[in-house]
Amino acid sequence: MPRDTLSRDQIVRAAVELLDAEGLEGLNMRALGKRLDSAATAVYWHVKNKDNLVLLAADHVWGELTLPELNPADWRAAAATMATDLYQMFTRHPWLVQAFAAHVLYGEGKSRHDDHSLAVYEAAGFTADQADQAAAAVFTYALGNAAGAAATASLNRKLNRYGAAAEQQLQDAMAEAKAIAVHYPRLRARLETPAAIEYAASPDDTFEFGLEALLDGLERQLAPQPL
Amino acid sequence: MPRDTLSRDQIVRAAVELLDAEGLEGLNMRALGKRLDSAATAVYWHVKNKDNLVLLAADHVWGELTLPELNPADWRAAAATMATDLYQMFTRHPWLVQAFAAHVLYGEGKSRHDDHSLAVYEAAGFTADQADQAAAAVFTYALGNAAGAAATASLNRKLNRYGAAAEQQLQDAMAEAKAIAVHYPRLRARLETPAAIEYAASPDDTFEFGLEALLDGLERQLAPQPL
DNA sequence: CCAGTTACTTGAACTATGTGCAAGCCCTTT
DNA sequence: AAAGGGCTTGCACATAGTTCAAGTAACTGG
Repeated sequence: MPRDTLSRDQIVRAAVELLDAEGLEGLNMRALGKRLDSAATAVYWHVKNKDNLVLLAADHVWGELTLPELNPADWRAAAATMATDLYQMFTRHPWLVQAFAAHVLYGEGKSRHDDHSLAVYEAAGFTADQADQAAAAVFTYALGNAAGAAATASLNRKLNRYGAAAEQQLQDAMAEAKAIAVHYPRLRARLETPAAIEYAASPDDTFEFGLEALLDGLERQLAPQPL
Repeated sequence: MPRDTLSRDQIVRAAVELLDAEGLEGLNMRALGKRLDSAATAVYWHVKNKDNLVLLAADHVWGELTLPELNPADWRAAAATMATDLYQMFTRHPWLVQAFAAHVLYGEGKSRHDDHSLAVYEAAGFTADQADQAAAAVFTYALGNAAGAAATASLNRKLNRYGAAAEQQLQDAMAEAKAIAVHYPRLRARLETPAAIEYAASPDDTFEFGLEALLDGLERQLAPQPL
């Protein structure tokens, strides 16, 4: 009977469990060690460090996705499925998102921006609901892209920092860097209402609404070209 | 001559400077203290804690935005401007994004997903470039929405955690919670190419492309309704 | 079956960082 | 001048990431 030894996979799974259960903050090496019935530092033989562990956990979770078949005749279906799957994956593992989102962005400036954004869409003729959703979609998109750029910038910063250092380090930095953060509202108001607890209930339709819009827009870009 | 004392605003500015210069990780109370020529702990008289400081810094940065005038005849212009401003604000202050994005999501699973996503769009007839952008847009959108949902979930978790506790705490939690993270690629490949350093160069056109698509889609939703 | 080697674990300890606290300084008010 | 409050400071503690030397268990060749 072989000695009861840790495995990298076992560690990653435990990390994901801890992350799912406790969130990003709940993951610390000592707690992880406890969950694995081992010393906290035992993990370091299998994993470089905590950041790397989180990265491994994230990658592990990405494995949950099943990719739809290619179907040129109905690319929207595939695109929508993939988008939805992604969405659900993140919903299942909030920390995957939270790994980049440990803090909050709900200040006065944000509210002001949201209010104005809403006003813009309402003035355009959107219904209150539509305006709400449109605002959320555009905000999300902007934030998402900004996050992409920031992630790239962060990557470049790392590259520059390691400057003329060995290519090895550059490889590591490349494989390691990049990330993004996005927050968006739709619910900004009624902070004082206890009903706020219900907010999580139905963001799904917003997701679909914006997704369709995006797909509509993309389809329009596609149209001019022959099949 | 009044004693040379700290002010909350001064602290927030210093924090933003530190964040802009060093990123989220570069901000720690002792460094902040040094920059302010004071003891690290002096800050605590003006600010509750570090998380709160980051929140204040974020809110401060939101103040940079100027909101466009309402113009129902050309709501797209306003929407586009706001989105672009947002985008640029985040670009100026990567940490604002990084505040939620400290880690990386660039593993095998992610690459696999990206590859497939690209394939879907290319099979649909998009050019390689268009497919790249379409994939990035949809991914960003999905991620952004997921982040929104996760943030809401996080908020609710806090609310539940504080359970039957005083409304005071609930207020605090409400005002404190919510966040999101998004990462998306477009550049996934060529990690080994040193040219990767150039990647940050032109994500702007991707931003505009997706933005227009989104706006197209939204406009289409708008059309059916009378002015 | 023994000796050495390798794989893996452990506990102590170092470091960095957020933060509480008691003491004190400086300015204002009376 | 005495008193008090606003603000700062240094000390100190707790937590968490990580290193390291030492130990233990399995495996390997002889």
